[in-house]
Amino acid sequence: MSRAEQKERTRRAIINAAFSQLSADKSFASLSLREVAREAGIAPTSFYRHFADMDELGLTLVDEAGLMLRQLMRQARQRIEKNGSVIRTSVETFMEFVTGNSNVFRLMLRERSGTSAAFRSAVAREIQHFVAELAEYLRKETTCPDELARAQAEAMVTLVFHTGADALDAPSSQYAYLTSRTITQLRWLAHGAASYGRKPKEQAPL
Amino acid sequence: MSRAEQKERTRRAIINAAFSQLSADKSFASLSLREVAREAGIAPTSFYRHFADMDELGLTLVDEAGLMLRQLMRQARQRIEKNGSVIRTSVETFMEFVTGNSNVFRLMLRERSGTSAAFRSAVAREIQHFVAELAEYLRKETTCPDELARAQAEAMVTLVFHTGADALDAPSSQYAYLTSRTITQLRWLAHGAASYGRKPKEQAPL
DNA sequence: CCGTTTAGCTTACAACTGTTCGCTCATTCT
DNA sequence: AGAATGAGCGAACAGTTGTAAGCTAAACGG
Repeated sequence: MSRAEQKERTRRAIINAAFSQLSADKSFASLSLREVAREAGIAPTSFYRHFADMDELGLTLVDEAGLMLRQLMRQARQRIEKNGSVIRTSVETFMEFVTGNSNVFRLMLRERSGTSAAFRSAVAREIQHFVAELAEYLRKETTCPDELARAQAEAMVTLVFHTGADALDAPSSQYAYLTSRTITQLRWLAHGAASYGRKPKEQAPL
Repeated sequence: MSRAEQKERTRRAIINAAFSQLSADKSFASLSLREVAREAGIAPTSFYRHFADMDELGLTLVDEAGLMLRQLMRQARQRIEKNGSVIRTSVETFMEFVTGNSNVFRLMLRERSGTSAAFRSAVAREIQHFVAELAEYLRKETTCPDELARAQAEAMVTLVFHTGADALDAPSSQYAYLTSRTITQLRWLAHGAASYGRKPKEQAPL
């Protein structure tokens, strides 16, 4: 086996060990270099041959998580072409991701408000991809001006992301309810933005 | 000085020390009993005279944070009576709280998705107070059926809470923009929910 | 006024943490 | 073939952590 190949292999072992130790009770911040190294099957000191410190590993994890999310979106687009309902399909796809890769989702959810500014902005960047793609879609499909399309996309992503967070602690019997509630909320947003944009002076006294 | 009085005093010293050590780079999970005790001016072991462990202290902090939030809501209601615009006043009041008590807000934001189930549900409970009060208001002021009023309130609280989180990392020059964007989003929701509820069959093909 | 209670202290320990240093030894390069 | 590279290892170090045991002294209750 080539040297580079072997190096890549134990690098992956480290990454996998880290992912597998994440759970509801263990955040990335509470992982220890030694524990990760132990599960990866290497000596603690060998860790440094691959990452300068735990932060570098963490940023790698966030990157990989972002990659998974983008794959998810591609998959969602395929489903939309067959299914038709953009909102329903997107929400359902996302909820499947959250429940099927809960540790990955938890990583993003937590580090988004975590103690490292680098982590926070890394996660924020990944989420912005979501928002940007959705905003572009809204610009194409509706008559929204650019600025409003972005605000609308932002609200939608926020609601979906947040519902995913709720689903993590909810019994699986609640998934269907959470999904349909979110779909309703997104439709309100779409509906409200469309009609509100057309006649912006008819503000209800709310 | 009475014994009970003195005990309460150092108990507060511990709580204050813990709050003051929270920051953008330091979450509750990364506080140490010894550091807190040091800042409170007591020996590490004296900590146990007041709390069984750090978790108990943490739950106390979450409780106090929830109290501050409820005080905030009362204050917001007073403002609304003078000002008139419910949405604008609520959002502005909340944003002031976030920027003025960022450590308290950060505590809730983080523990909401933290590693302790007890913390998560404690924070969730505090947020539900928000949602319930807002839902009740919506039921009174609009023609929404109960279930929809709750879903609407939930969406609104989510959007406001999340924008607060964004504000924590944004330069203060962005506050005004974030505030007005959120106001727009909430108005969309209110508008959409109102008209969508009245004629639920006219679904846009979104 | 004397016995009880108890907040707070000092000392101590065992369990971890991240990181440095120097070594081995298989792969790679010349 | 011979030298250089570099992944991995073991031992060791200094630091921190939570927590247990036992003492002191001041406030309390009868």
